[in-house]
Amino acid sequence: MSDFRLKVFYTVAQRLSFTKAAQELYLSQPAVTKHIRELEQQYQATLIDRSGSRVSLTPAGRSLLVYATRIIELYSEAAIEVSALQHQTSGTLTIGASTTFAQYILPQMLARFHSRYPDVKVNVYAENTERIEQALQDRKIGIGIIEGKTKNKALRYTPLIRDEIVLVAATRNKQARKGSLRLTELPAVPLVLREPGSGSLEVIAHALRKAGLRLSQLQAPVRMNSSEAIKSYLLQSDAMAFLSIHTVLRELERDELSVVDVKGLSIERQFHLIHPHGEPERLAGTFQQFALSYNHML
Amino acid sequence: MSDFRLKVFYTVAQRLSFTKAAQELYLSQPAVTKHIRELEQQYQATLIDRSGSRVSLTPAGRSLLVYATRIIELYSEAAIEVSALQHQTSGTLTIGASTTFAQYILPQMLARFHSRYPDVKVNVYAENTERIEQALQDRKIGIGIIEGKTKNKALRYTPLIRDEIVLVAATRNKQARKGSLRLTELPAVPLVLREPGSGSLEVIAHALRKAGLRLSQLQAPVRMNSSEAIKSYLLQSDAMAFLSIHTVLRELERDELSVVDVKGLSIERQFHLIHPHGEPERLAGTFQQFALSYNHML
DNA sequence: TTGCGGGATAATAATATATCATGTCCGACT
DNA sequence: AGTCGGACATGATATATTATTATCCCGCAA
Repeated sequence: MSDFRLKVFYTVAQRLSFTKAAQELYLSQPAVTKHIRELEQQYQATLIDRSGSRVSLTPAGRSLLVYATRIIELYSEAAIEVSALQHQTSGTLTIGASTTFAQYILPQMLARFHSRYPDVKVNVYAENTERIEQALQDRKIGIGIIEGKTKNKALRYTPLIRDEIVLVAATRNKQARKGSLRLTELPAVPLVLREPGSGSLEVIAHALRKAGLRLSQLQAPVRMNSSEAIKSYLLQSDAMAFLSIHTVLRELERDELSVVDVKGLSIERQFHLIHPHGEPERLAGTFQQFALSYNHML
Repeated sequence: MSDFRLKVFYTVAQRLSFTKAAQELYLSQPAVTKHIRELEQQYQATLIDRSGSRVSLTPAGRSLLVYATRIIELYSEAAIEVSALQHQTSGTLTIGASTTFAQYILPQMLARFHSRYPDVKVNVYAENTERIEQALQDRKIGIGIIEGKTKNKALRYTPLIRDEIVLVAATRNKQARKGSLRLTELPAVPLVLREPGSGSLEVIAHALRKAGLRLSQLQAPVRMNSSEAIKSYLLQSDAMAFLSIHTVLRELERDELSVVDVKGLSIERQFHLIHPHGEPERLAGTFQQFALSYNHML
């Protein structure tokens, strides 16, 4: 038997990449390699073929994946079931969330949450990180979800999901057609950036600095303070923008916007659940359990 | 998630005893306590009520048990399925087994094995430990199952199942009716023992010695070299005998024989799978996988 | 009230699992 | 072909988890 190992295997099987799986699981790549190797030893079978440049499942791997999937589902169901027995399942919960999360991810999450706990009323309080932390300490909200991670000692941070910030452009943009861009070409591109002081902008600046570029070297003719506004602008121009992948999922699907890969640049951050130390409020605990197992539901 | 922990929980739930579960899992009792405590922490729920002198499942525990059972089944099925893909599933396997095992446990095991691998023919070679080890080294047999554990360095020993040797008597025996016996009363009881030199007798002698009794202090008017013979004798007399619990399961069910508990005396040994070092023969590997997961099937 | 079976607790030892730094291999691109 | 970059493997080492041993404590039965 082996539980976390199965989850690792499952993730690798989904992403067909050891490195991607490692990121998703907040692990190093060698750790993933090791888990897979030990699973293979346990089952005396090669589960994943990594002889070529792409990894793929062997027959034994495909067979195990069926079981792994079901087992992981059951773990998740068990957690919800037991939690439902324990926690209060009616009342009102106020969730504080950062704008991006509140607009693009939380809605679907709440839809599922509601079907599971129909008697819980939820208020959403969309604000910036600082205000959410304050509200949490004042007990104005039961739980918070923020981008990045500050180190407020009165609060506990639990990684929830990974957010990736990508460079996007209107699909008809010729450079977008190419699909990728060198880092050195970036200063030539007109960009729409968020307003100074925004958390997103800081993450972007930090990642650029690590790659050897200053924000001041970039062309930023326009600054806007809302993702929706930026997207509209892009559709009307040849500019590009750095946006959370979650904010552009719909436009990517409709093929209105496209992701432009920048070689050597990767901008990531995580959404964290935050809650005060000690026992969580009951409804907050229920929601936390739910949110953490939400990943498993895909 | 948590895999081994679920197995621990499952075992405790079955036996309704931390200590018994620990023995079955080859763990110490504190380890079991710890696992349960951490599961409870994880699910934020009390799973097992151990306030009184008996332990029992809480509602949350009962709910989790349903999932745990299914998950454990799936692990077991996955192992068999993957193993079936890998290993050869036709041919002939010769299994060497000690008499008790070959007579009382192996048959049901082989029945299941056959339904899973219909194309494998199995020969059973019932002998004593020494001969089985020799045959294994000579490659006359593919895998062996013995009582106890010698320290032959050319072979690897894997614990398979626990065997308990209990004192039994005919149910109509008045002392059997009482259900238990003090250690000091034992010398007054007429016993039927196995012949000198038998492995079972040595285990019994060793356990008695640890409890402060010599074999020579006991009344052993009759010695016999077969469990079946001893059982027949018991039914005709007031004598008692030390026999493996596995050899008397049927008689206990029919209420012909009864177990007499001897306070302060517990005689245990384990059946071990033995195989040569290095890669096992393919069919031997298949059988080994199967045998080890056989426990989980109950 | 005393002893005993059985679970809890604490200190410590053994194992398992992580990371970091680095190596190797495959395929893409000049 | 030669070189580069992306991606998995490997080995040394640090950390975390899980085990054991020894001991305590509690409820129950004699």
